[in-house]
Amino acid sequence: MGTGRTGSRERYRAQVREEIKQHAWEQIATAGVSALSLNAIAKRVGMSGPALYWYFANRDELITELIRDAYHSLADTLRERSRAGADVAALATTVREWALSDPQRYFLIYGTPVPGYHAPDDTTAISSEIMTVLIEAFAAQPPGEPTPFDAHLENHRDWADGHAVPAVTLHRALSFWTRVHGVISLELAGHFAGMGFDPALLFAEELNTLR
Amino acid sequence: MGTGRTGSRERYRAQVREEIKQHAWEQIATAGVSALSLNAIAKRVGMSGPALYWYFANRDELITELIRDAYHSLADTLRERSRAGADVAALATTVREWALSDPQRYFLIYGTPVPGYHAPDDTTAISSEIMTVLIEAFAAQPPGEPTPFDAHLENHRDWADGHAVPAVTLHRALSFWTRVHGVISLELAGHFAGMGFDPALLFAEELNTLR
DNA sequence: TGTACATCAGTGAACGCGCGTTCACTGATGTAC
DNA sequence: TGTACATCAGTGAACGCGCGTTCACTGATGTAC
Repeated sequence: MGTGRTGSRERYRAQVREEIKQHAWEQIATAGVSALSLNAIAKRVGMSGPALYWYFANRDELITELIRDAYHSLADTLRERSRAGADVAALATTVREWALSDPQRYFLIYGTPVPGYHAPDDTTAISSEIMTVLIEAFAAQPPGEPTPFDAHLENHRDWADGHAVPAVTLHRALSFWTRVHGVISLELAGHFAGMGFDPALLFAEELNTLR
Repeated sequence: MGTGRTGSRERYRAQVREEIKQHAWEQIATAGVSALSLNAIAKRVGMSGPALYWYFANRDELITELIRDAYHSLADTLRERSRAGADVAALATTVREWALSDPQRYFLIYGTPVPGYHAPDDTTAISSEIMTVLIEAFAAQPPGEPTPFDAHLENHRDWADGHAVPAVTLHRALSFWTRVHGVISLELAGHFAGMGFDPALLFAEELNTLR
């Protein structure tokens, strides 16, 4: 089993964990997260069901890990594009393409919540990382006239702690976020089916009118 | 069993069907649709599991019926408020309150789609009824300058068959729809949790800037 | 009004199934001396 | 370099469970004559 150097077992573990998660994603893409079965995954990976318990404590821990990975994937993608100089419109497109590339991964985060299930704490940290990217992207834009909602936001901006930006900017980031999800969630759930227009154009227009 | 008049059996059937569906909704609200169990419902209703098969052919038919009812509920609510003279903002609030009153019912329609499941055909009819209400609500507003997307819509407006309105109006109805769902779906899925601001104000603002 | 009969509504037992998870056990791997 | 031993990774059998669904059967209900 490898070279015998310290950590070869750890590398093997990480490798198998990754393989398990990959097959889990395939199963989720095919039948949704509610149909995710440990035994089915094990069979695909080529081991017995109980062997999975060497890598994940139970089904919930596996799903939690997948949720974490999905969050990280989106946050990393956005941060990367932001560093590469992407503007607001480009960030929106990035989110949409990320969602289209694996709809069930998108829905695992932003879809129907399972009553009673509580997402792991660190996901909220990743969420605010995402908001940070958005706030910074809007920080460059001129403030404009504040609305009543901006005044309200001024009193409820704890979630944007370290950001020295006017409430108008926070408002824009929030509007950006809701508009992005409005189009994407309806599109991915098939509610534009049969209408014929191009969702990408509606999407672009929704974010154009935001500036 | 009642008077013996023609139809008493039918009335009884309808009554029991309704009771079954009511308990199904309670179960969905508690644990989500994926946890919906015929046996559990039967126990609550006070009959054996197999007895349910007198009222629904199988689990799928029951769920399909629930989806249909949810669509009808939203469409009826909107149509009613529209007839009562509600303007666009009032219609938006109506949708939001309808969603908040039973989040899992909202998600049954607009939440994560189950791969492979196909909604019954008549739900698309109800969908376009909803769009009709929205289009009519916007028809009164002055057209304004058409955008590139409006030009695109002009070539893809079959879904708005009977409506003699400019593409700008269709565009507004679509934007209304996506913005409504953007805020509501994030709110109901708990993604504003801990942020502190009032989602109702963000919601109102998103629809204010639409006019 | 009384009776015969078809239909409807329900029960309980049973089916096969796949699930998550535990357990005892085996063999391979890496490490310490 | 060789050996002893702890740890790791895996198997197969078994657990209890709840699920959707079928079946044969019973009794109640409504209807036709």
